[in-house]
Amino acid sequence: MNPQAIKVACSNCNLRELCMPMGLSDHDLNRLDDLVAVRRKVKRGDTLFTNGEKFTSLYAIRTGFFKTCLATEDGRDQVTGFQMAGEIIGLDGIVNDQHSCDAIALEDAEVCVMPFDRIEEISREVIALQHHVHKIMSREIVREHGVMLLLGSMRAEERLAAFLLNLVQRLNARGFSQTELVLRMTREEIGSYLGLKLETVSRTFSKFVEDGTLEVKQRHVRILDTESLQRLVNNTSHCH
Amino acid sequence: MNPQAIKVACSNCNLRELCMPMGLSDHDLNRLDDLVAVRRKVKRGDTLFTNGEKFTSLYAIRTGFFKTCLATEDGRDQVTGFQMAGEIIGLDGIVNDQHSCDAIALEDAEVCVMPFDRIEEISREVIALQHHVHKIMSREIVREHGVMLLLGSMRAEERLAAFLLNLVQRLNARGFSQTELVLRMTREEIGSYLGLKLETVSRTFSKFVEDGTLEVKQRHVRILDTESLQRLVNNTSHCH
DNA sequence: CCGGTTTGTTGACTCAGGTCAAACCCTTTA
DNA sequence: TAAAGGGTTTGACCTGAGTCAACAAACCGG
Repeated sequence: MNPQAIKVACSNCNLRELCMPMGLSDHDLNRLDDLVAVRRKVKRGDTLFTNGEKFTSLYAIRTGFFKTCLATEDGRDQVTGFQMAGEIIGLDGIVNDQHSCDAIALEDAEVCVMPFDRIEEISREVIALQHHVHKIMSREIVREHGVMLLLGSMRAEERLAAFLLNLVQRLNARGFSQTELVLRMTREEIGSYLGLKLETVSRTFSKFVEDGTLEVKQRHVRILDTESLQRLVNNTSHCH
Repeated sequence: MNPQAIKVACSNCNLRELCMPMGLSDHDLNRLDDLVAVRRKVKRGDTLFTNGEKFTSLYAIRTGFFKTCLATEDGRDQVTGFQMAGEIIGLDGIVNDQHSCDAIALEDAEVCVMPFDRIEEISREVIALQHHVHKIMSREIVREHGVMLLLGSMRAEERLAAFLLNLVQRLNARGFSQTELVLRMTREEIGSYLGLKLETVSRTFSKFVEDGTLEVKQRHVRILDTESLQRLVNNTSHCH
């Protein structure tokens, strides 16, 4: 809704080690500079795209934080993921030429708009890009497998532990602390993602604080005992 | 392990309306005949590929029925999907050049082995194939969103209803009955997929029988009241 | 046809997480 | 400074699904 006519170039983007250009040679990288049509700013709370909207582009997140969620008419609501800088959003739209979920900014954000027909065009010529696109989609499939494992077989504590470890790991790859993070989402959104009610999320945070595993002040979380979270996820005590 | 040296051709495969060639023109279709290197038979209970195995190919299921599952060292186990004729399996392997789950035949099966480098090569030239590959991957992502919704927000009855409706719908697309099906998997496998214990699956089947929604004799299921299943999934009574 | 194994059903009991309700905290706006 | 309104925490209670156990039915190889 708010396209900015700035000239943008992947080749000197500070996210190029994480984002679309990852692993491309300098030569191929220059080809990518035609990829991003435009950048777009999205205010906190606004949607980048919504369920049913025509699919035209993938989006690379430059700054900010998104959630994607599935809302059915009958009132079910499921957060299917949280996305941060350098991640690609919109893959759900390819199959039916329309988006099948909503993407909502959890803080003011800016994305690079990459028209999908251009992606396809360039990736016919730049093998590394073709390969990269396939990997991005495959990565999303594998990520979702992990979420299915979480939702299908973990208890509340294990789910929250897995969630926090995943977040810090991704934040760490972006140069942030391994042990400290600010949650961009509400307890309810965490709960929706993890298949729990917000009260359970809150209680589980409290339990981790009691155990000395976390320090929590509102959305500010400090991990005191990563090992302990890891042990929960790896289910070391799964005995009998 | 058991490659058959039959000459195979997508262009006259009876699954071409469902499988890889879907929507391709006759001309493009001929290009696909180089795609399938070989066919491979997989006996019931055997694996098509396993977690950690090097990724080389995608597989199109010609006959038979598979499950894919994630098994972690610590004893967790999650069925991530059930696949039938015409469906493509192995997408999880692309991202890290190795498979990240096991694919196990639930009945004697035959698959078309499609070396992935050849898929990439041909799809650089055949735009319709490139597009189709993207759609297949996107479809898998969207399917998994649906499973996340199921696992994250449905109760046992709703999950089983959604599962059965999904199965008959896919079987129907292959020319089978809308109302009758033979389950290829155990209650435990259904439970794993749905995030339930096998006893709960069994009890829920029994409840549906009591309600007059289903007839169940072992793995043979007849749906007497599709509407009722639909209503459960659509959550018509989700009130307040 | 038999004995063993795998799969499925059912019952009794338990408990993790859901529900409902109250209170609190922090931010925003007037 | 106060009032309003999200968002969060905590308590008390409830329930749907898990657990454990016994048994029945189907399947399988010899």
